Amino acid sequence: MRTFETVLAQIEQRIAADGLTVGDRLPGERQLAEQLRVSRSSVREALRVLETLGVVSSQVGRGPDAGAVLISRPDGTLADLLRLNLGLTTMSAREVLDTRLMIERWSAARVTAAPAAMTEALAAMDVAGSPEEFVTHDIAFHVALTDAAGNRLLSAVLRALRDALVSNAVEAVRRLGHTGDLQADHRRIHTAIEAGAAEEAVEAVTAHLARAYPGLSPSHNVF
Amino acid sequence: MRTFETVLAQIEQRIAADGLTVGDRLPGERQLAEQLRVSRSSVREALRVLETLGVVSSQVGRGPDAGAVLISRPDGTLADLLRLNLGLTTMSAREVLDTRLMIERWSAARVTAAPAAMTEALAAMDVAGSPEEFVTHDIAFHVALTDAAGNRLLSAVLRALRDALVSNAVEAVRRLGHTGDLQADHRRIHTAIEAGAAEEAVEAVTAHLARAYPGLSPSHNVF
DNA sequence: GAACGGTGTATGGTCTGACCATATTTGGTC
DNA sequence: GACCAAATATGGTCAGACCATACACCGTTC
Repeated sequence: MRTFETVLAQIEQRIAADGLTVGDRLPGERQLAEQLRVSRSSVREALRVLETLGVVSSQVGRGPDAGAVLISRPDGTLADLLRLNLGLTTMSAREVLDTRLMIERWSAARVTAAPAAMTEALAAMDVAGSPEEFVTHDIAFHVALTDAAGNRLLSAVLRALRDALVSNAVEAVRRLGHTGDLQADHRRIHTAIEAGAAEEAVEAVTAHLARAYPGLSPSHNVF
Repeated sequence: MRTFETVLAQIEQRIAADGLTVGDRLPGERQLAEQLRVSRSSVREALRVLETLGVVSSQVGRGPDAGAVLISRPDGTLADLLRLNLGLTTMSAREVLDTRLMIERWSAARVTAAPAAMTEALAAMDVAGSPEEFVTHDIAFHVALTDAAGNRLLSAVLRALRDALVSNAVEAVRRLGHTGDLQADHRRIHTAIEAGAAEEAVEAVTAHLARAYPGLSPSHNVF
């Protein structure tokens, strides 16, 4: 784990332990670095992440408002989702699968023409020279499908799950021993969408995810 | 504007200008710093932001996969992405409603006993002395339902939408002029869940959200 | 020629120490 | 008491160094 990630965790814990609320101020960068026994660079990288997550806002100067000010409690916000990009949260395969089924079935039912990114990813998987390369385009394929459905929030959620998608895809390729079945699934999804066959597209997505998450597949109908 | 922010803008422009796609690699930190005439620290802070946004992933080592690898095109500008992550103010009612329907219908279909928090919220709404108080417990009711379904990721998404839920609920109460219809919906949902009537619970949730988001309600079936 | 193994090297990760810009605090002056 | 200037604390930035890692390269061996 990189240093700034441990700093992130410590700051988070500190916020919870000290009961800091919106408007409160974090210790200065130098003080934080000394307390956590890390360099100021690492503290700054952590603060940049927190800033990106909308948790703190940095102010220069000297007054009581200077420093990293808490502008949002780190719990219960989109921060939870974005933190997934950094691998700070562990999600079960069950949770990831259910969420993917929900988002990707919904997307497949609504997208009526395959976006260019999806078609390109399909072709790239055909000529992938390694499992890693295949998986990269695999994820791109699914993200492109979701993006095409036009709900930015759902797209953001799927992107936030990227690490979980990658590790599962790598595991699936290793287990299957080849990528043929997965690619056949992709082609079926692509064809159905191009044909405007919503119901078939949804079924294809469902079958594909069932193959990618064996042992977990349930009926996913919500009436 | 801070240096790392200009670096962000330059990287964003470079991705667009060079037509970089998923899997492509950005120049190394040292090279980037030299090209942009900034320190490596500033480049690193920018990369940390991009990583948090899920745009790049850093890999150590020496191979062609080392360095900052593009894992997602920043569709739209980075500023848009940041805004999306911070405020959700750009989120349309349509996107929020679709996401809520997805999550809450799914939850309603799976929860077979109303959790205490849900029952308490229902009672609290009955005795609420102001629209604000009503809305607070209203949100708690929906969050409790989702929490009971046991998928932390979906719970996080709904919580992330909290601000949007509040503003919509306030608007709904103002428009209706009373809270009776909304509360009747809540009671119907609660009763169905207590009775283990999954199908009825899903239908009740759907009807409730249709009332809360008038003019937007579609059929939401995904086969 | 192919397979193996050690070394070189480029990369991200981290640290140190310094200086700058800014804004408040402090304290002296009128 | 009001005002102004110096001291100071803070974030922002930079330069340079070293480490760990993982591929690239090249010689050795079979």
